[in-house]
Amino acid sequence: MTLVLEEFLPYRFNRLAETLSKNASKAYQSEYGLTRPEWRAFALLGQKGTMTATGISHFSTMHKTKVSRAIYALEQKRWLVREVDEGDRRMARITLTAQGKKAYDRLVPMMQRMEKEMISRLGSENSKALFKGLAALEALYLEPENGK
Amino acid sequence: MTLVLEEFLPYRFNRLAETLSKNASKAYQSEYGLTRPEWRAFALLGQKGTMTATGISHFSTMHKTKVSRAIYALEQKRWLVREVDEGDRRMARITLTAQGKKAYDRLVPMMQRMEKEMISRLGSENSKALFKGLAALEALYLEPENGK
DNA sequence: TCTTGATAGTTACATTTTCAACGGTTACAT
DNA sequence: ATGTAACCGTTGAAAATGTAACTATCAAGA
Repeated sequence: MTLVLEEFLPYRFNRLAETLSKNASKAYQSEYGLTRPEWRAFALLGQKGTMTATGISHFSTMHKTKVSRAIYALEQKRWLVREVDEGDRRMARITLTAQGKKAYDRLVPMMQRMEKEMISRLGSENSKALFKGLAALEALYLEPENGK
Repeated sequence: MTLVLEEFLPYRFNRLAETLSKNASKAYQSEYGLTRPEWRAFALLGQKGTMTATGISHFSTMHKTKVSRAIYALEQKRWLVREVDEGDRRMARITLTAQGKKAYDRLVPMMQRMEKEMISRLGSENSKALFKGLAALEALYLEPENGK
């Protein structure tokens, strides 16, 4: 009995995830020097507005230490500010600065173009199948609150 | 203009890849103490028989240093042996030992059961769509020799 | 008030991964 | 032969990640 690695689903996902991410990272990596965790936290802040570190951690499925370090780096870049919540002083409300928003508005269209390009290269039938399959997997394996 | 992270394809792939891998690793992790790179190299050796480190690196899409260390760990476990190729003494031919093969024969069925279980939970229509989408993506983004 | 336990977030430490350089070998042109 | 470049695989150091412990704050009950 032999297992064919290139047909093994977890491996296929890892390989594709790595390839797609590497491809996507070109923009935020070279233009803005962001790491992947930084990009994720940043994208989430741009999408949702003010958040706490725990919120970012939850929605981005990154460990809180990773988030903590990403936030620190973005703060050094002056792309976000934190403000201790006076109602509960354990947490801080994190918001993009004007400078951060400007970068977001420049970066996001690039990322979206890239994604559109990829999907169009796939063709509508294949991409439809892909989305269907991904959605089904996510429904099975991801906590329901994620991505909501 | 705002990007919705949970709909962004590279992010979705990373999240799912992470989840599936974590799930799959339970078997080789807890039972045999293998890391992910070790599992990959091991699976490939079981599948293809004798290989060189470069070959493993190529087919597993892992960096050669990762492969080098994985091989070292598996050698310590006495699951494989190396033999310098006398035709080209730069490379070594790597082969599973009897003990390694035995572990392979015990581990692989567990992994396959796990994968089957996952696919059956998806349902035949969804999994069909998923495979179609994955195959299309792989055709676009992976070097043609990979996985052949 | 005082204790206990939970939560938000950071920090220290260990492990893993990446990057650059290296040693040894082969290929090939001069 | 000799020099040069390429290749296989390993190693050391730097960077990123994960794990566990920690600080500070809050919540709830005795």
